[in-house]
Amino acid sequence: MSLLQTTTKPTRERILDAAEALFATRGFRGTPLKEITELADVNIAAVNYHFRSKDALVLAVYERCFHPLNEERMLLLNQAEAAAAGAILTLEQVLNALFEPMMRTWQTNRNFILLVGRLQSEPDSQLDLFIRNLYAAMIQRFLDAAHRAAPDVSEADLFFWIHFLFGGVVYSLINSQDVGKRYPGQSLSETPDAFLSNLISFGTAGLRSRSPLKSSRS
Amino acid sequence: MSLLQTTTKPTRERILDAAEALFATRGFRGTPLKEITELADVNIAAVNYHFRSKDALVLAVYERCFHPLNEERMLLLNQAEAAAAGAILTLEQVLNALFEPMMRTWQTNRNFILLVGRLQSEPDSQLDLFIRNLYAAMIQRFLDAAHRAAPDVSEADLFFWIHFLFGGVVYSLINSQDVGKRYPGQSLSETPDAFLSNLISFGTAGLRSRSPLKSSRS
DNA sequence: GTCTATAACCTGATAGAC
DNA sequence: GTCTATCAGGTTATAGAC
Repeated sequence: MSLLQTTTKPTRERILDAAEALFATRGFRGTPLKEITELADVNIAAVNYHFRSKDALVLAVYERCFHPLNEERMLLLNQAEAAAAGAILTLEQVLNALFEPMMRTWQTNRNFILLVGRLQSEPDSQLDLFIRNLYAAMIQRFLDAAHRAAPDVSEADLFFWIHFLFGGVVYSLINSQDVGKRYPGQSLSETPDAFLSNLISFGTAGLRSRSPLKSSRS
Repeated sequence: MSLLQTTTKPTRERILDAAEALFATRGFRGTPLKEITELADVNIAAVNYHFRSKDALVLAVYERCFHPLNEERMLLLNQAEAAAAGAILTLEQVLNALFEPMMRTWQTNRNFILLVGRLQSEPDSQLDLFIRNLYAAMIQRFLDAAHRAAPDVSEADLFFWIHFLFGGVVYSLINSQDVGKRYPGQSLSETPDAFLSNLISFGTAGLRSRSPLKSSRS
């Protein structure tokens, strides 16, 4: 085994892997610790040793999953701004930095999008607060960039708009297998690049059509 | 009590009311039967008598909630088509028939939208299949109308588009209290009429901007 | 139809040996 | 760090009296 990737991962990571997959497909309350430890091939007491409780494990799974994604989004936005050398980004560029990492992640790990869906389906005040904090800085960063790109739109409308698009993307990806079954080979979710470019033109055109913009100054 | 509305509802309905509220705020697995029967002020054994099991109760709650809504959507579409007297409906009219009943329901009962969110939780379950059947006829009906309204767009794209908008609406409504807290009085969710008209212009403009339409004939 | 009592089961957590 | 054994609590479902 030595240097090959068949080297056994540490217990803690194996638990996280198993929990991520099971939480995604069955939900938190729907998956007993027993199943997690069986899938991870570790002893049932290991969860309580490495994490403190099941709730803490849930938080750890989300943190491992979402923190890098948000970092990547902000990195992309920083890079775009640096490349623009002081010029204001377009709405298209802002949306790209927001959703490109998401679509890229989607190609290799479909669990994470199901975990997002779980946030809607299993409200847990502690988890909810945790996620909110995890997202706060990123959301504010993109809100500011979007506001510079579209100064005529109120921040409230931009906030709403970003969340609307986010909800649409999540829902579409979660239910993408339905589209795929119904229209084989024609699902946008199967071609992430096309999905992203459609999303960006869809989202920007939609925002520009809204009444607050119609009655904009200048 | 006699004729007043304080007349006690039948046990079966009281259970459905309590279950709807608790499922919405806590999820299925998150709410024990005990809490439902306590809120409904009925004996715990009544659930098993009136419904057969907890799973059957879940289905009953969804059926009572979504069936009338879908009927109303189709009724509105029928009426619009009748009023058009053979002419083809616009995309705007189709979207209005689809989302107007939803926004109207939202004003009086906010539980139902949370119940939609809960559906993301158990993808493979009996509930998922049940809901799919409940929606199938309605979705096909609107898909046909949308295809007549926008013959240049493929059915696969229209299917995707409708679901994307649906996801955006659900997400926005579920998280509407966030927008409300952050921007008091400015949340579109607080004014359902504005929400609906914005949604319709947003959705149609977005669809018309998409690449398949850009390269449309005529 | 409604209630009490209880069965049968599963859950997360921990103590303590190795 | 890992395991076995077990606890304490909560869950759905049902049998049987009223």
